[in-house]
Amino acid sequence: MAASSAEERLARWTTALQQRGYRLTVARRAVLEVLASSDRALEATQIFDVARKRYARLGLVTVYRTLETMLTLGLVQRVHCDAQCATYVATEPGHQHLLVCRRCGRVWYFSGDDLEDLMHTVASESGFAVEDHWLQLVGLCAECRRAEEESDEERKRAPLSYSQQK
Amino acid sequence: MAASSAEERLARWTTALQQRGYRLTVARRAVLEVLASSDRALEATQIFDVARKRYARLGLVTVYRTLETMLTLGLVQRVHCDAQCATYVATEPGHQHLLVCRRCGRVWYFSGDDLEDLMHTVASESGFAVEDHWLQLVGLCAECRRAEEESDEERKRAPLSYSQQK
DNA sequence: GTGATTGCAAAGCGTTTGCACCGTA
DNA sequence: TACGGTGCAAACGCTTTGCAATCAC
Repeated sequence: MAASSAEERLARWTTALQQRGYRLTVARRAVLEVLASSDRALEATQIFDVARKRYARLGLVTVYRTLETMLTLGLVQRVHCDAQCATYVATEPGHQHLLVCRRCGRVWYFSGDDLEDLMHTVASESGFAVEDHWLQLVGLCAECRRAEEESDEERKRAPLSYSQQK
Repeated sequence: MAASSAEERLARWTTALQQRGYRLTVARRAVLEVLASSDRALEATQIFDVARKRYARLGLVTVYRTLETMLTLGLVQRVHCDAQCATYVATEPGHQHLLVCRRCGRVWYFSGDDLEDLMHTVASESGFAVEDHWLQLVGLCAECRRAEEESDEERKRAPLSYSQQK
């Protein structure tokens, strides 16, 4: 449960960036410092407001671009915020979770009873009163698995088809 | 895992709406029918495009308003779509999940090892190849629990404070 | 009849893009 | 020096709001 310190994160991040050939600019560093030292999830504009105090010439666009880079490198993650998710499915009676196929987009429901134990463990260890939870699995449904395997086969048989695809 | 049929859903939904005093208009019904018969998550504009084929005078605004009503009644749910979630936190090394305090907004990390079993169960039952999962718990952190309890106490002592709040 | 609901148009907001300039490696 | 990175302004797309007309009850 113990998180890294802001310094640890910054050191890790600057190394990760430089190793991959990214430059360490003043603007980028200002954004990183804000993210590394925050104990809560921030929006781009919030990062912008704080980071600008360190580096007044910072542009909001750079915040967006830095965030994208950080996401790509797996150094930051998005936090689920229900209000921003803009696709909808019917609920099924009873508390259920979603299984989404990343290929065909279809959705299935499953019960998450097994989650109770986990939630109790987390609650007792952290002192949290867990009120709600969000669980969603993403993968390939049985049908799309077969379809992907078939297209893999095809590629092996006719490797040129790669270049034939747009 | 078995989902309701579109007809079942529609019947359930119209009852739920009418019981709460919502009117069953042509526009609303068109939106419900699209949602009830879809096996995948839809965006507002997608619902609009399909529903408009049934009822050409439908406006996109009505889709948004109907979705909001349905959410309020718990008849549809939002699906997590990473790209749309616009708050960010640092990742912690190792695969970890988030615990978010709904009051102070702070974020903690916890390991979700217990999830493995659940994912295997789901995978074997459904034929899914689970590739990724999304788990997030929301609640009150220890500190905010105490703070809320205290303010509850205050309210009991001085009930008038309710009206004093803006 | 009447109050909830609708649809249009316009405003609002967060995010992305084009492009010339700048600064890191 | 070269090229990755930046910041401005404008474009963009989704969502919300104001308001008069409409329709379900």
